[in-house]
Amino acid sequence: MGKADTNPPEREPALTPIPESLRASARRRAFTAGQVLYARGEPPEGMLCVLSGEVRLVRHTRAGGEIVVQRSRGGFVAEASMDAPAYHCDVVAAEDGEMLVFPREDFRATLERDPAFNRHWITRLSRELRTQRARNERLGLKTAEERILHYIQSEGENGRVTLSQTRKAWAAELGLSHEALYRALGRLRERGTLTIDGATLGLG
Amino acid sequence: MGKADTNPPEREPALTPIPESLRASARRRAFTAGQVLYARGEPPEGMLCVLSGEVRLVRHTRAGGEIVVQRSRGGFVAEASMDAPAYHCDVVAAEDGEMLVFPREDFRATLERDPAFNRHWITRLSRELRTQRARNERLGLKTAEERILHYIQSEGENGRVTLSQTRKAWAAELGLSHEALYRALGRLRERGTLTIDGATLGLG
DNA sequence: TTCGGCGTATGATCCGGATCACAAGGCGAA
DNA sequence: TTCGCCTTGTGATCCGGATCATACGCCGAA
Repeated sequence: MGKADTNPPEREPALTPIPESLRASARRRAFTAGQVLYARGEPPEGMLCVLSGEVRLVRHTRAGGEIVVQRSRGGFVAEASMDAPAYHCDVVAAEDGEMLVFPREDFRATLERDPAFNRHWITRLSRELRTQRARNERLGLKTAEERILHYIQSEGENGRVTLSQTRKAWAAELGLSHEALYRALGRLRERGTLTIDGATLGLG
Repeated sequence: MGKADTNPPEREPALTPIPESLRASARRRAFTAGQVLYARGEPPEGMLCVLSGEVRLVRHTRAGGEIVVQRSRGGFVAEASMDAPAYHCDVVAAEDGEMLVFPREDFRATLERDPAFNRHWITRLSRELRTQRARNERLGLKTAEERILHYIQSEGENGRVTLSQTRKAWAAELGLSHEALYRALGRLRERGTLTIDGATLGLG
């Protein structure tokens, strides 16, 4: 026994505002690509923080299509589940990795007890809310080119983004087929509106 | 002077969890349809709670199009602005009405001091986050009919919704032209999937 | 090394929604 | 009452994206 590294200090930046006491109560859970971690309708057992790999919130259409509602390659997922009696989406691993599961009650209690942590959490929720609203705005745009440019402006820095996902996955996030995305990228590049260097896209 | 009704008790349910002390520091502000209350980029002067009329968060496309990011006919708007240095959208009145403006610092201080209020606020942010995610999911659907049905399922109760806005505005919220909406409604009604009674829509 | 699966990429076709045009009804202002 | 504006509603056309098909390159498994 004596697993010396049961709880090694984590590198995940989202964890820094979390007090030591709460961090100690977290359970570590490994997952493999494709695994359904929690199904829609299940009561959330805790707050989830991704350490490595990729986790997604997904919903399914009757037609068999899959809609990615949130995607995390590090940091908390499904923050809103803290106040929900049940998951409103499936929580699925898109890539092998590990996460921490913070028991809901401990999390809530710490939120009450620790004002600094409380502030951080509200800030995090607010930021996530803004991100989602930006995404809504983007999905309201009608053409592929507009969505691409909007993405670069709202998710990037000074007109440049480096994608952390495949183009196919990005297309899904933009609400496009991958074909439409490739073609729009081609047009933008050809027209000189966009410069493409591997996973990095820049305006102008 | 002696304006007897400077601060009459409000009927807005979103206000009930707000402590008396904070409520007292709120300023009342009337607005008229079309008025731009705050422009994108301005620093938020406070948290906004709509008492009557309608307020929207909107963004504009180069093409002159308008995208409604949030819409409130009562309750808080732009909750995420509390932690933002500037508005990320325009705040526009869509209908004559009134709102309360809570000074940011007072609001923040009350959040720190009053645990019950703090819980309510976190719950509110979480709920709004879920709403936005549901909306994202909806906008990811490709056909008008799917979006309509999804709306009824996610915004309604037991398969029925009563719209609080014009169909034209609803079409915009669904990311559709009003023509496409009317036609899809017609098809669904004709097929028997949907029953339409004025502003109330029901499945089956 | 070979093979299968997946991401990348492009072409052809189809379809649904955007757009333009137009008309009827409601409603507030003059 | 009349006028003008907006919502509601329908028809015709156009266009962009979805879909289907196909091919190439990469990579991990066998």
